[in-house]
Order: sequence, then C-alpha cells, then structure tokens
Amino acid sequence: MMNKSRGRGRPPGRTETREQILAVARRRFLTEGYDRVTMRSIAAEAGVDAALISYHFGSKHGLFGAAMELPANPPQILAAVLPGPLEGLPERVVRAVLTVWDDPDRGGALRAFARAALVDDDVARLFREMAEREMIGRIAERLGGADASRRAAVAASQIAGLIFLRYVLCVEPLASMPTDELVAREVPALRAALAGAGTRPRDRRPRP
Amino acid sequence: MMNKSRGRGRPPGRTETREQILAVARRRFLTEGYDRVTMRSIAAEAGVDAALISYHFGSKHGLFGAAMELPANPPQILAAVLPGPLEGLPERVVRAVLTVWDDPDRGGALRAFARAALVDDDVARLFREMAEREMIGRIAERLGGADASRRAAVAASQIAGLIFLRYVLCVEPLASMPTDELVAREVPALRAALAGAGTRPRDRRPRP
DNA sequence: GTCTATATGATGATAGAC
DNA sequence: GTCTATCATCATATAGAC
Repeated sequence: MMNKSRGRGRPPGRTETREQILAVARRRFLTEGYDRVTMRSIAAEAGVDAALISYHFGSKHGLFGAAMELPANPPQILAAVLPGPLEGLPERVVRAVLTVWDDPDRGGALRAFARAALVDDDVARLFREMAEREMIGRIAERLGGADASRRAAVAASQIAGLIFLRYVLCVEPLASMPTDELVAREVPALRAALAGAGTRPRDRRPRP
Repeated sequence: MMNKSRGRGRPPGRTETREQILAVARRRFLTEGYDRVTMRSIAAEAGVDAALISYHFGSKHGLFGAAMELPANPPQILAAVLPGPLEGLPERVVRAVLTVWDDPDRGGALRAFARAALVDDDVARLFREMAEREMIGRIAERLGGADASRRAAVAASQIAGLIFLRYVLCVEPLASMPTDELVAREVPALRAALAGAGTRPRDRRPRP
C-alpha cells in the first residue's frame, strides 16, 4: 500500500506538507490575526512539526506573506454586476454582495480578511487603495457626471456598513434579516445616495 | 533634594499611581488592542513598576475591565439628538456623528474603540449589545411602527459605513469631504432607509 | 524532509524587602 | 504603596540526528 509516490500526480520530490501548512495558516491568520496564532498551533493543526514551518518559509513573517496571496477578490464581484442597465444597478450590487457574503466559504474568507484589514496597517492600506481605485472608482466611471466619485463613495459606505454590521459584528436584526427584505430596504437608500445631494428630501419615487 | 513628599499636594495615603496607570492603559488598549500591549510597557510608560498593576488591579484582565469604563459614550450622543421633530432626525443624527468624530479627542477615542472592537472578541460582544440595545433600539422606539427596529437597523448600518470608511479606513473622497456636503448626501439616503421597504425594487412587500 | 532537543527571550503573576 | 527578584510558561528560531 503506497508507501511513497502514491499515484503519479505528486512526484517524490514534491512537498505536500507545505500546502497543508499554507491552508491552515491562511485560515488561522485571517480568523485570528497575525499575533494571536502561533506557529506551534498551526503546525499541530496541520499535523506536522513546528520546525517544518521555519524550514519551508524561513520565519513566521515568511509564512504570513505566503499565506496572504489573495484570499478573495471583491473587485471581480463588482465587475460582474457593473454592466447592464443603470436602473437596476443598486439591486444587482446588493444581491451580489449578499450572495457572496452569505456563502460560508467566500463569506468566511472575506469576513476574516476584513478583520485582518483593521488589525494590520499594511493590510488596511492595501484595502483602502483597493476600495478607492477598484470599487469607488469603477462605480463612479459607470455612473458618469461631475460628482460621480462622491456619490459612489456615499453608496459604497452604505454597502460597507451593511457588511460590517450584518457579517462582521452580527448585529440584530440585520444579521438574521432575509435576503429579499434586506434588498428591498437597501435599494431605495442606495438609489438616494447614487442620485446625489440634489434630490429633494421628501419626495421619493422609484422612477423606472 | 526632595527625596519624598515633594510639595504637599499629594498626601501619602492617596494613590495617584492607580489613575496614572489607568490613563495609560486606556489609551494603549484602545489603540493597540488587548493582546499587543503588555503590562510591562504600560508600567514603563506610566513611570511605575509592572508589579503595581497586579497590586492595584489583580491581573491584566482586571486592568482591562477597569480601563474600559466608558472611553466615549455613543448612546449619549444619540440621546441628545433623538428628541425633536422626526422630520429632522436624519440630519441631526448625521451632524452629531460628524461633529463627534471630527473632534480630535473624542474622535480619536472612538476610532480606537472601533478598532479594538474588531480585534478583541469581548469588546466586540460589548459593542454589538450596545448597538442593538442602545442605538438601534432607541431609534426604533423613537420611530414607532411594526418594523421600526428593522428600518432603524438599516439606517444604523448606513451611519456605521460612513464612520468606517471616512474615519477608520480614511477612504477618499469620503475622508476629505466637507461636513455640509456629506450631510446633504447622507440625509436623503437615511430618509429612504427610515421610510422602509415601501419602495420596492421588484415585487417585494414584506409587510402587509 | 521530518523530527527531537534546545537556545534565547518575553510574557503574566507572585513573594518579600523596604 | 512601591520596588527587586524570581517563577513558570510560552513564544520564535535554530542545530543536528535520522
């Protein structure tokens, strides 16, 4: 029974332990942050020895850098819903966000990444630049107009707040609110934000 | 010269060290989180010995609990603007939030507290309960109606997103947007959120 | 490649002198 | 009340046997 070179997809010179360590490290770093997770615990959970981490990645920082290679890609989610009629953009965005974050796998990765962005300053800077260029910027150029980036920024903050309270902090009744109801409640507010400051405060009509 | 009891402002029986430790601990815990700050570093910055912390507060957790007694009080900010005509509530809330967070002192404390809430699970739970009971709950009972808490929650998420992107992550152009323009852009969206899901994107009416 | 053993240092907490 | 000295524990990292 296969003592070595099982099958033929993995030559003996190949290291499987490395990938195993990386998988565990990625999840642990994201969910708990850099400081709290120890090399020992990662090694234990990966079923290997702690010294292997230093052997493969040099140091804990080396492991962190190797494990943090794109856990999830928010800009690509946005790019999928940006095309199409401008009228339905708010609903498409909200539904896309909820779909991704409600998914256990992708949502978990994003949730963890969001937490990490607030602990580590480098991750925070990365996150800020991505938000400005890849999200607010994209929405703005889709909207067009003089103050498009400002309207897009307000709308983005609304989405960010929804994510923050519902998925990161799990505040009720947001956390347990059904998707359709949440869409119905967010879309009018998003429309108002995207319409800009010129709109009248009282009158609200979902103009078709 | 002056080996002890300098001047006479501090009687020998009184403990000033305790307050000094508390002041340093509060700031450090908020800015760096519970794990990262050590008792030794707090003691060094406070100009006292590390053993004094254990003497005065029993343990590091004891110090944390003592230092976390209201660094800033969001519910009281909300309570100041809740009374008054319902029509102007969105603007009053936005202006109050911006005023507090733009203030260097109070804003800095809140910013630090928000960061701490995302790192430490205990602070996060505390923050969540406060948000549900003292903020969403208060707004909901001010609004009245069947789904008041759900409308209040959506509105609260909008404010949270604004705070998050403008003050914590400092995302442009939100971070440098003038107060009045921000108010003008946020208020219509807040109104829409508080109005509820009456303006549905499709055929969704959760409420009969 | 993988493990055992260990070097080196920092942490929280405590006992006891003054 | 405050400090010195110390303990037990845990961390990262490395040297060397197999």
